[in-house]
Amino acid sequence: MVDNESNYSASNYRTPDGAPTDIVIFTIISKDRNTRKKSLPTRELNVMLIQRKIWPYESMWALPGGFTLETETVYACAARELKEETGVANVHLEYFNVYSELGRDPRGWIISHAFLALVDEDELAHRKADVDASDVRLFPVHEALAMDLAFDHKRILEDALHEIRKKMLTTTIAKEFLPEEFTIGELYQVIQTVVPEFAEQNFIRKITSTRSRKGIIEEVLNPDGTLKGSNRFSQRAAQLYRFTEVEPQLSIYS
Amino acid sequence: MVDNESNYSASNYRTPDGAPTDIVIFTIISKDRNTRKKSLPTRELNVMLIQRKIWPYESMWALPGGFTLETETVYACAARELKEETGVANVHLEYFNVYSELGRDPRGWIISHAFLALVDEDELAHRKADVDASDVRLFPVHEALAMDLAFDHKRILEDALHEIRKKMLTTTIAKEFLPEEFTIGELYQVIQTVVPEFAEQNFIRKITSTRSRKGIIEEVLNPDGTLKGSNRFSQRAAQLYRFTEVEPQLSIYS
DNA sequence: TGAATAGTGTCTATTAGACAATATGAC
DNA sequence: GTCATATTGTCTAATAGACACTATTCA
Repeated sequence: MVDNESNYSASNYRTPDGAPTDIVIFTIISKDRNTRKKSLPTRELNVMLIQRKIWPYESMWALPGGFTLETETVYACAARELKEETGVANVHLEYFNVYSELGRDPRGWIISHAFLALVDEDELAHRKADVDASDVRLFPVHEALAMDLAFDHKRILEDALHEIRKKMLTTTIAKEFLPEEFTIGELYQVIQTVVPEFAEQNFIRKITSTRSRKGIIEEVLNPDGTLKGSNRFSQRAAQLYRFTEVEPQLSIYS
Repeated sequence: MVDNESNYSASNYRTPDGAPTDIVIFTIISKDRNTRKKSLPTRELNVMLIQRKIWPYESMWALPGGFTLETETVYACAARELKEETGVANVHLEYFNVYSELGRDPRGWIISHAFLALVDEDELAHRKADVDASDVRLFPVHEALAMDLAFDHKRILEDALHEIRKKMLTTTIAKEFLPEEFTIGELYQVIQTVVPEFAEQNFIRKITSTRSRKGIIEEVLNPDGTLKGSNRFSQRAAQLYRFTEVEPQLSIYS
């Protein structure tokens, strides 16, 4: 450590024993419903947990993460741990809070940085080969919340859930859980999966034809210029949409 | 440091040299306009800076802050430094980001936690007695942004400004810059001071009588039940309002 | 009387909100 | 013909957006 001034006060004090990251990885798992006709799948919000092998909290389930190295930023650490522990790369990864309560980690004075990762379930499909599946698992969020997690990870998970719910309604992060091209029905389902109380009778009209929201998503066209549809979830083909670059600005005053 | 397991990996690595906090303290300064009749003041968003006395960045202006102690959370550290360095207590104080870029601090591997403090100018009035005014000063935000600040504090200030602008429009933080009871004109001015591009022709009607926003503020009544007005800024008395507990929920989808 | 802010009237276009109705196409 | 989703019609009430207008008070 550089310390070429006698009055540099921090050098007289204890320094932290580590600045790890904890990563709350959310994904939405779809299951076919086995109806007689084509239908939308059921969707469920899941969170990835890892079973600890060592002290402290040995054998308990915890959020993935690890200690930041002196050669990287906390964001780089989160990205590295995400790749190492779950095999996932190039996904939405976002810092959301710090946890520094005294005694939160029996290993010492450890200030943890919590990240939110949003992963499409297809990304996790190839993952399975990379990583031993026995100690890394997806849990439905309501199950994870009922578990006894290591450290203060239950609190972190609760905070992450609150954050993702807010962002689902105020930003376009829904796109992280959807393919490039999707139907209005899929988008609606994704929103409802994260925010169960969301309901909007005339959803399709609001999202496609009110002036203030127009531009968030746009219709996908075929090469020949006609509207592109999909009949993956229905007999009648549904219009496909994609998100644009537009990020809507919200205000309580206008 | 507790380390009773040989395979506790962090113990093999270097640990951070400190986890300080940096506090971006915003206030709005009002100045009377000296018009012939009563009038609204001009308002300007200011930020509090402190002139460094020691290495590194000696004599440069910087954000107030300091190192977190092992006996406190980062939030407690920010609150303590705020009190110690500026004499301000019991104000809105909110965590907003972490800064961990390599080489951001010549003293070593130092991960900083940035807070946003919102202070009413009246709070700062009594402060002046407590603290030596020569090395703690308020700067108009546009001036501060043009200065050469210590560390990465310019970047932190820019991020803080972005954050406060977003929150001004999406939450009720305007109340931090207003007295308990205020007029619509004052509220409108506060919003415009932080977000200059804000303009809303029928502001009074929207904020007081549209269903979705009704409840954010409420009229103040006199003890006898009549509407309470104020003629501090105008000949014609203006209705006084106060913020309620209601926090509006925004959504891009409805 | 006019400066300076406070607040209302009025008109049109757009949006919200609630339901009903129709469209599509494979099984 | 039926199922399951997709999409449009229709009606009323509420809100947006733009401007003009009136109200208040006191120096």
